[in-house]
Amino acid sequence: MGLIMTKDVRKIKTERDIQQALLKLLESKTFRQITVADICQLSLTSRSTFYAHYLDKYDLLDKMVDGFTKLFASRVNLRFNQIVQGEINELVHGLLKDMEDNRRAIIILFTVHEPNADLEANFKSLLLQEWKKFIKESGSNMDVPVDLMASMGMNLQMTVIEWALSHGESEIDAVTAAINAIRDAIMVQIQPINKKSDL
Amino acid sequence: MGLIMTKDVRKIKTERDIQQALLKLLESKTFRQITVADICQLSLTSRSTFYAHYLDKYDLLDKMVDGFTKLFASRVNLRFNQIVQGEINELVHGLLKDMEDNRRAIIILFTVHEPNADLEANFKSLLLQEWKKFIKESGSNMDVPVDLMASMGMNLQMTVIEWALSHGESEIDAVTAAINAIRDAIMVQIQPINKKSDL
DNA sequence: TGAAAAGTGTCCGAAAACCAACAGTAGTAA
DNA sequence: TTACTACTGTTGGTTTTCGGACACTTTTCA
Repeated sequence: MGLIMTKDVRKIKTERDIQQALLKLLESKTFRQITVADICQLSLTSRSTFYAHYLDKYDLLDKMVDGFTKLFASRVNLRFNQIVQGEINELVHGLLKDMEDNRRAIIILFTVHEPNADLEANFKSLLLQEWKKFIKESGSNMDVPVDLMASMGMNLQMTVIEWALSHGESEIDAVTAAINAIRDAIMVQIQPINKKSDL
Repeated sequence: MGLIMTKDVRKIKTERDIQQALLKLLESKTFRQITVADICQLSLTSRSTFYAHYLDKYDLLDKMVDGFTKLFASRVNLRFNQIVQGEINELVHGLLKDMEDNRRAIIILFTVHEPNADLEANFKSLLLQEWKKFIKESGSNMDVPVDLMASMGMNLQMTVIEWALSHGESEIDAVTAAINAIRDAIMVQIQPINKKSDL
């Protein structure tokens, strides 16, 4: 297959326009209420072109969610280590850099929950996996269920991420202390018994 | 020829993209520094397509300036009467409504001064004409030159317009008094001698 | 000054997008 | 039920855009 499979610019533009249109429409309608015709009208593309790119509106949503999921997945490990080590500033900074131009898109897609296209659920699932792995590796003699603590950690991290995406980097200082306090509380539960006595 | 000569959507999109690209580039470069290649790169259009729409970058600028000039010209008379009668709020409100989506574009184009494409100069010229006509019609026995007073009036009005375009409607109240005071001072000079005694 | 680099404007075959029309499928209201 | 309206996917002929090459001019800088 082609090593360099460059897409025609027209395809890129068309897909960009269609995706932007969907996001725009999601600001005022639910995904179910949006029709292919709506998307085409707003993006100034013909319906035949739409169907040349996507099977239907669900396929469009799938591909968008997949794209952001892959982008996030490629860095979960890094982001995870950052929250575990209390590097909240680095976490937020790196996250916002990765998502730079896509913040708005991700925030909007977080509100859509379709069976096979749920960005928020995908993010949570990826994080949960990391937390489970981490807990199993580090904590040997745990007195609380792994699933519970993984869920706690995941939700803390997810909250930080969603807050960062909608508020940006400027207000970070105001919340790092609170986040770290909660993080510590979670970490104590996860550490093996013998390490607890260190505190 | 076709009575209804509807343009292909692709043409509309291409021209929109090219024009947006030029405006964007004007935020960081002068018009002279901008190349056709720059515009094409930013707008994701091929150079051959650019030349299918415009003769060169000057033609592009001309067409944009012409468009806004025509839009403004279709209302000068109305806007003129508004300032003469001291209806500053109506002037600003109507102006902003007409220019709604084009404020940014107009503000940017006001900074470009090319021999055959100077939006600011066009606006001024249209206003000056109105003021001259007005003064000649109303004032019979003037003791100051028509050109001077027309220029004064035009500059006052132009200042209001530029201020409104960049500041919007919200801050209007803070300046109407000042504008009206200056307007009155100009109007007094324009009125025939016998009317001056009314004050 | 002279050679390299960057920009201009034009051309053409191939690819993509357009439009309009089509049959088919809900959902809705008389 | 029927008839109406709105939306879905698909098709084929037409128009536009693309990409890359071309000859040419202008700018850069060693």
